[in-house]
Amino acid sequence: MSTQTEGEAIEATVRSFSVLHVLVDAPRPVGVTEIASRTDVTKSTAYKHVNTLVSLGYAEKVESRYRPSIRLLDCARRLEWNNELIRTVRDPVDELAEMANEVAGLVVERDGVAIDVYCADQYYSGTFPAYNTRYLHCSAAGKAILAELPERRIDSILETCPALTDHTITDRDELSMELNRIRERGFSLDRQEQFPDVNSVAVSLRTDDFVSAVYVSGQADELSGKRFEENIPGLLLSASRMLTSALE
Amino acid sequence: MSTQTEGEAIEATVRSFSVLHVLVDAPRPVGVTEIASRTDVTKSTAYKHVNTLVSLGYAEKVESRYRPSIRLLDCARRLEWNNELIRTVRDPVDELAEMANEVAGLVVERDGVAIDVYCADQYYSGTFPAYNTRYLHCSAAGKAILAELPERRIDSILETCPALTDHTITDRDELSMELNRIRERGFSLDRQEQFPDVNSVAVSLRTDDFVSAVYVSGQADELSGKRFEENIPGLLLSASRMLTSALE
DNA sequence: TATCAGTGTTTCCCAGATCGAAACGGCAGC
DNA sequence: GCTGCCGTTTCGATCTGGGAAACACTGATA
Repeated sequence: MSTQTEGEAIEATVRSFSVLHVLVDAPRPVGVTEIASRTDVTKSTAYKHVNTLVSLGYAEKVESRYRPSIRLLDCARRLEWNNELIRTVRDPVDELAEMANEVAGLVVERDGVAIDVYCADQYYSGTFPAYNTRYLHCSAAGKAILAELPERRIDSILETCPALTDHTITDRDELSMELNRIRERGFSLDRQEQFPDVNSVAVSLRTDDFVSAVYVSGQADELSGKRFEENIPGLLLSASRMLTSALE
Repeated sequence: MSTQTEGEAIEATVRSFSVLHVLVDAPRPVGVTEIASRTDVTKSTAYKHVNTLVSLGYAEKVESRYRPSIRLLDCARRLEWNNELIRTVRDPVDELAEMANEVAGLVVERDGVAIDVYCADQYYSGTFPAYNTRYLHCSAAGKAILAELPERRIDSILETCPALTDHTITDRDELSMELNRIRERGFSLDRQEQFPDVNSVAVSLRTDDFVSAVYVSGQADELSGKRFEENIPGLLLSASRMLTSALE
């Protein structure tokens, strides 16, 4: 979980959020001991933090274990509705997903990873994990974004390039060539570089304040051939034009 | 924002979350002074807390003002995908929305308000605020849930019954009669009690661990007559049976 | 049934993090 | 240039949050 410890952050808050992250990422309720070991504090400290989260309504206690509360969703959804970016992007991305008959989304770069601003998952096939951290070096959307960034930022982001599959590009030079290809043809392809059996296509958006990208993801056997390399990229390019003008 | 200050919560954490709430609910970036006044701390304290949120990635600084970051969404979405309840409920609620051709959702009660576990808003007309706090006394889903709770809890929840529209029921006795009607016929109607020109229908779900309700909401002129009082309730009743068995 | 190893919970005290007051610097508008 | 308001920074006293260790409970084991 990337966290720049710039200046002096309030430590108690940082710890509380670490605890929250543990709860959110755990598939089932977790106990105090596990929280403590994952966040590198003592049991008693973990106990106080998780109980603070409970009293705030962000966690729930169930049989002496703890899990995140959907109150967090409530908070996020209010943000969603107040956020102009998301509201602008929703309909065009939904449309894109429908035309492509696949999962489609729009991501922005934050702290060296790609975050979904919105993801239309009506056509989600359930075979790959959605809403995971998307590294920039091994996803179509990530590479499309990298291709827009200055070399210096690319280097600092790419200090680590974990290989998530056999196809992940981990060599810096090879990645540079890939980024050049992307810049030339205007779109980016991910051939099972992030998840096995999942391909993606993406196009970056250049707007004034930030870099973003639209993508389409699907199972590798369905998203292949001409559809993968021409039709879907075509859909994305026209979607990106529409989105770029909508975001002005 | 309801917050039980039970036991001893870590104050720094509580303050940080207050700041986050201010950011989330503000329609535009807010300054330190405003944050301070809304959270009842000094400027310097507010400054440190909001900067901690920035360093954690949950807030962004834009021209010396602060706004929440979509990183919060990322967190919430991971929760969404890890949460069994939401995963179970998604498809049936989507189906319900499609059959009703209206917004449909499922809420649970937390701290005396109804929170959306999932809301299928493909048919959202944009005329009423979505994802707002739903008071239990003036929404179809809220009343359906109230009708399931013991009298004591009802009383404590209903200490305040703000009138959101002219049609809001604010009298405790009248509400008791309304709850009896709901228990008899098995579903709950909201005739513009929460938002002007918005009607809703809801049915409660009885599962072992918690009380929840499914609802359908739409514009009052469209959601009316036999459709409002018979067809949609019929859809909801069958959806509730399906959901109840799916949640076992 | 007794033992034990593993939980979650509570208590306690002190180091040091957090808070607030006040000073600083920058900006906008009379 | 003056004034008022804002975000930022400094700094010291206070009191909170952290950790060690004891406690309570649970379930497994023999």
